[in-house]
Amino acid sequence: MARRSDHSREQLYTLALGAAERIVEADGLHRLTARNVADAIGYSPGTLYNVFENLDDLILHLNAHTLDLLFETLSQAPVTGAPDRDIDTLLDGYLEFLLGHPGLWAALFEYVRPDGAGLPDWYQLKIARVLGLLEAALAPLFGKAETDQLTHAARVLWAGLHGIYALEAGGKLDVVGNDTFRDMAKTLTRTFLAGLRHGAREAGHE
Amino acid sequence: MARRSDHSREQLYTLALGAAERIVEADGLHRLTARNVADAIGYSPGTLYNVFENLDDLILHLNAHTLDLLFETLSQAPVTGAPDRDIDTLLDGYLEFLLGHPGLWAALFEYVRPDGAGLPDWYQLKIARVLGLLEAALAPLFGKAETDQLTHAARVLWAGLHGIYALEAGGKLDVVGNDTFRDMAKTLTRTFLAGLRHGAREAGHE
DNA sequence: ACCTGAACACCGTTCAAGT
DNA sequence: ACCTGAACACCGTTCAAGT
Repeated sequence: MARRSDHSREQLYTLALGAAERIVEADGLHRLTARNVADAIGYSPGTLYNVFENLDDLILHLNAHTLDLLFETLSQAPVTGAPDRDIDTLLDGYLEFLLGHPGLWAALFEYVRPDGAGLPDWYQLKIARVLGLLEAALAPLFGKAETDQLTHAARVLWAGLHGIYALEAGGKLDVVGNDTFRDMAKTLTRTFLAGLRHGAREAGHE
Repeated sequence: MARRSDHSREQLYTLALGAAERIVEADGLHRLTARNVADAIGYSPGTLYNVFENLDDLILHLNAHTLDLLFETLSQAPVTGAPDRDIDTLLDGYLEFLLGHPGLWAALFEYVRPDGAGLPDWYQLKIARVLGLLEAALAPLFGKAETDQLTHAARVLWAGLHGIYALEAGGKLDVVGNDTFRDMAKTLTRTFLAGLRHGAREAGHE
């Protein structure tokens, strides 16, 4: 039997991602299976393969959506031109988002691409968009001709924050207390900013 | 049929970990299956469950072994008392180790504990041992009464380095060039050290 | 006591068959 | 054209049966 067409392709896409989001947030990425998602939306597993290439593709779109949500949240923060203030604002938004969607956030980084397949361009753009916010906040610390150093610094800070989250969330630092992630993130940003101001960049100048 | 006893329990443990190491290094953690390991050592899957609690337990022991190897490598580096020099030495050793064992290193962080199960104490100790080397290198920057700030700083730096590796290895930064990981790691350590020296720690003083 | 291998309850993915 | 559900080739884990 077949041919229900209760939903359009777009509706199926939205339904599936919504169900995936709920499963990941409730039980983690390892419970996200094709059969689970199909069950949740009342279709057979095979139907998912009409909408997504495979399960990896579904996860990629789920993660892309998470990046969109983060960008929307962070882009509402005002930019004052004072790096310490602006970075602090971004950091607060980042922390709030990630603590509010722990499952989705974990999935974003837990997911490993099959083989050595890189991430597609449309996905890389979503990352670049978030990094752009960091760059805007750090920009006053750099000269106009130092855009390379600026993007470099933004990436290092972004990666560093992710590292703290990853180790903390994975219990891979024998950490006591609940606000340690926040503390470490603050230490990283504050120390990194102080370092950017003082002497660490001489090598970058001409 | 049964009762071969070709190997002792200890020999089985070593054989299994060795096979696991080869599989992970060659094909990645996702190819590490009980049947794969069993095949490689010429036993049935069931036998593994005499030696390890389950596959998670096997991976945990594999990762513990990786941490041991890293500690052995890094602890041979001389400590001069000059933080910039010593951190640089450690960083070089870290980079060399990780580029020499990319599969094992990826497995160390890719592996996510089931449920919210924390890591056992004997494993945490292996992490602490590595962190201790970082602390020793950073120690001259801190006063004798600032051991809390010292361990905090060492953890932040360790986590930050991991973040850079994780994003780079996962292709999650649209990075060009081959030595970018090294560049970013150098930027992080240099900037972080400069920040520790200048002003960023006022809040930590009494 | 140790090991086997069949069995159970799952996977991702494909595809002939149906409407 | 779209969807199904059975099928294929896998999983982790258990455990009665054998020596």
